[in-house]
Formats: sequence, C-alpha cells, structure tokens
Amino acid sequence: MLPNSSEAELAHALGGLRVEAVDRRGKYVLLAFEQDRWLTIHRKMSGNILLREADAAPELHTHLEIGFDNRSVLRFVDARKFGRVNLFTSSAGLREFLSDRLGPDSLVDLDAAVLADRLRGRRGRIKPLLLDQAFVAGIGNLYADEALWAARIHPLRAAESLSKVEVRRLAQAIQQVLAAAIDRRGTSFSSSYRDADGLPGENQEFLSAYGRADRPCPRCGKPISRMLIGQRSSHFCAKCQPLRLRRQKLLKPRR
DNA sequence: CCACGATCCTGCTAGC
DNA sequence: TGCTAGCAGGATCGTG
Repeated sequence: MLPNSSEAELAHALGGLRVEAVDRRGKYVLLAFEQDRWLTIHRKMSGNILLREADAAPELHTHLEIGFDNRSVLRFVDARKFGRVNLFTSSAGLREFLSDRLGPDSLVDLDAAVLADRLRGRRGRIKPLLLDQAFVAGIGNLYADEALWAARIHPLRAAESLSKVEVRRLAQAIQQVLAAAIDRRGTSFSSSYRDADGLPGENQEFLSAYGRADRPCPRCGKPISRMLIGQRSSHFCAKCQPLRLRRQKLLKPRR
C-alpha cells in the first residue's frame, strides 16, 4: 500500500511537520505538509480516511495512523488493501505523478467545451471513457451510470458520436450528479464509503440507475437494465437512453 | 487507440 | 442454520 516509500521513510519524512492544507485532485486526497512534502491517499474500492480522537478505539484494518499534537489521529482503514498512499518530497514530483494520471477534474475543470474537445476522435464507448481518469478525473462507476442516465445517453454510445446537445447534457449531468452526491455526504453501501467521522452518506437513497437493475426507471417506469461494459457492471434505462436514435420520421416520398 | 483479461485483496450476501 | 460462489465504490499492466 506504500508504492513509493517505506514505513520508516514515511515517518522520517513527515514526523514533526505541520499539515498546511488538505486538498483533492480527482480521487486523490492530498495532504500538504511543511517543507514541500506531500502525502496522497487513494481509497480505491474500500478505503476510508477517518479522523479520530487519539484514544479512540482502534479500527480493524488500519494501515496508517498519523497522530497530531491536538490529540487527533488520522487513520487510513482499508479491508481490501487496494488503497494506496504515496509520499512526495517536492511539489514537482507530486505534479508529475498527478499529471501522468489525471485529466481535467470533473468537478472544477469540466464544461461542455472541454468535454467536446476531449471527445473528438475518441472511437471507444462513452462509459469506459468516463471511467478513464486520464480522460476526465473523478468519475467512478456509480457516478458514470448516474450521469449517463441523467443525460439520457446509452453507455455503449461511441464517444465521438455524441451530438453537441448531448455533450452539453453530459457535462452538466456529471457536475450535477457529483455535486448532489457531495451535498448528501457521499454514497455508502453496506461496507463502503464513510466520511471522516465514520458516518455513511445518504446518496444511496437517491440513485436512479446504479444498483437498480429490474427496478423501474424513475423517469419512464421501464425496468433498469444491467450489463457488463469493460468488465464493470453498468445500469441504464434502455428506453430513456436509446443506443440508436429513434427512427427519424421519414419524409413523405415525393411523388 | 481500443478491447479484453488478469491482478491486487477481503467482506458480504444471495442462493442452495 | 451453514456453506459457497459470485460480486463489489478502482487502477494498472500486458496482449492482441
């Protein structure tokens, strides 16, 4: 879980330093320490970042603890061990790491023009592209399904085939879906995301497509479909998100 | 550029 | 009630 440092290096590099800022790029949480030292945490599927009192009961599957002199402790807890913690000793190193991996941030850098520009010439399907963090950073499987549902775009649509109107709808849907999820403090399933206080969010109560296979589409009532796309389970409404455009009403043949 | 499969791990649950 | 197969919020790497 420490791809670019050892435990000893971590402790040595950060011990005694003040945390000056906490930030985010895509799905990476950034801790900015004094002396241009940085820690990134990626939760992957099952990781949680908790802030507890120093004497709070220990959590199962804690892999990293950072104690602070205000008697709080940050814990990175991850049953599946997919999460990753990286140490950087220069902002240049951090920038390189992030720019190698992340496209424009879906919440702050994305609008219809940016999305249209990046879609141009991409021959793959739209859904796997949305999950590619180098294409657009910050969208995960469930939010991709929700955004495509909101924009009424089938997940198998060829990326470059989206119309201008569809691109605008999609850009807006991505931001709206993410902003709403954040307002609801995240999406939590049985043993998944918890906030820094260990509390689940409420967005799971408001999902329209993800995880709703065979249940009615909130828009049209037709059962939500589920299929594997790029090895990821995908949920959509086959009626509201048609793969082929509805047959144009044919002009009456001139006679 | 794109599709696909394997891989890293463990916990939960649907179904028998 | 107990077991087990299958599935899960993600990213990366190799192959074709």
